[in-house]
Amino acid sequence: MPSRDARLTRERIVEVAASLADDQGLDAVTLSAVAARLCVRTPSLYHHVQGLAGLKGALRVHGLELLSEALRDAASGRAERDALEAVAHAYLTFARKHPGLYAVTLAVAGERDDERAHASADRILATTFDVLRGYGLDGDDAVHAARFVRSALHGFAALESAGGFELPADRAATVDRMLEAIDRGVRTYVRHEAPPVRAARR
Amino acid sequence: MPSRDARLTRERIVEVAASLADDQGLDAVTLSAVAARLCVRTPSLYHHVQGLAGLKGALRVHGLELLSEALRDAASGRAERDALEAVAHAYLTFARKHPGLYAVTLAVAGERDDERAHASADRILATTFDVLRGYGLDGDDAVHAARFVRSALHGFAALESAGGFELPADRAATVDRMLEAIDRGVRTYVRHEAPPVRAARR
DNA sequence: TGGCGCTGTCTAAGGCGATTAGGCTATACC
DNA sequence: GGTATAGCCTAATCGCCTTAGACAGCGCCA
Repeated sequence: MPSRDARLTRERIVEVAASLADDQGLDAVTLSAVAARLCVRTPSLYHHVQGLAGLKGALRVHGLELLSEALRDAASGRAERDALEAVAHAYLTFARKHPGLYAVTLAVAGERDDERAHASADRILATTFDVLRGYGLDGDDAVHAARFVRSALHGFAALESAGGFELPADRAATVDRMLEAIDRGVRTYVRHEAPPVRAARR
Repeated sequence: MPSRDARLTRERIVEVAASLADDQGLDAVTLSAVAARLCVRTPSLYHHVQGLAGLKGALRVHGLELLSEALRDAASGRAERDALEAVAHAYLTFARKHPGLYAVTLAVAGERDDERAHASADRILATTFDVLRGYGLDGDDAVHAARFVRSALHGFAALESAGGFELPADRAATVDRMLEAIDRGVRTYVRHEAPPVRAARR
């Protein structure tokens, strides 16, 4: 839906790029395609965005801001399993509604890491730690637990998005039971003074 | 390391593409680059591979075969937590040693899904189910558990590869404790006749 | 033994996307 | 009213993918 009258803006460019990414995949985000949707010639974008890399970077920032806000909102006012479930559902919902934006969020942070991106990433981490604090976790325990939770959520989102999970089992049930398992798992992280002594295996 | 004398072969092409993917990332896998490494002109590749898409597909098959074999070897002769840990370590080791191959493994399966790819994917699933059977899981319970395990492993591998986990906490410890949590979590999947009755929350 | 065809490489050429250089217009400001 | 500047444009280059078609070496068959 190209609109030709409104002036070209960095915000409009990012917006178009985001919808393109979500509708047709991150690889469909091309300067040509974005320019076409804005009824503009490709080189015109260079006055607002630093090439394709710059656009992807802006997209990453945008995605991280949306995601971090969604997670913070989900966590606010809840605790423990309640908070865990709310955050997890918010996370998965975001990944489903914005597959392109979500994908670009994890793409390698370019050299010149935007500080806004860093701030959002920190906010996501902070929200995670808030939730884990409800479980009585802090310090290294919280870091390990956060990695575990994030791994499970990202893994699920990525596999689902990639078309894994072909077997005819209810995906919502998978999520419910995974959250049950994560909830229990996280509880085992509390006060784990020293890592369990297991002989280095391999 | 270009070698000019040996004849061009589909195998050699895939081999070069694989090392390129692992060394410089999946995006570095370009017909030009592969051809250059083989001291050959780009169009010559078309007699062995169906364009870039075909090469990526072949790469995917290759990766899936390596991964499925590694997992099967790791699982053989072990059971329960022992098997879980061996398979998990094999999975993460593969992802670390072959980041490009691992990444292409999850890329969207092209239209014409190669049956060799399907066979390998089935073998991975079978290995996973073998491990879970040691926990007394089958049917939907096993499917849900398999998705959980795979999500956690893939998520960890992907986040690690993307440069997440910046905090200075030992990653090996993260894996150990995650496996502990997964082990406990998986045990809760046994004989889960009906999903836990939880009011639809959101 | 000599020709024929197949296989596999090459050159030539077209297309698309990114990027840079530089021109042109309209608006805003003096 | 004149000028500077912002912002869009055209023109042109480069790299990569892809297709078409020329050409050479090899084996096979008569």
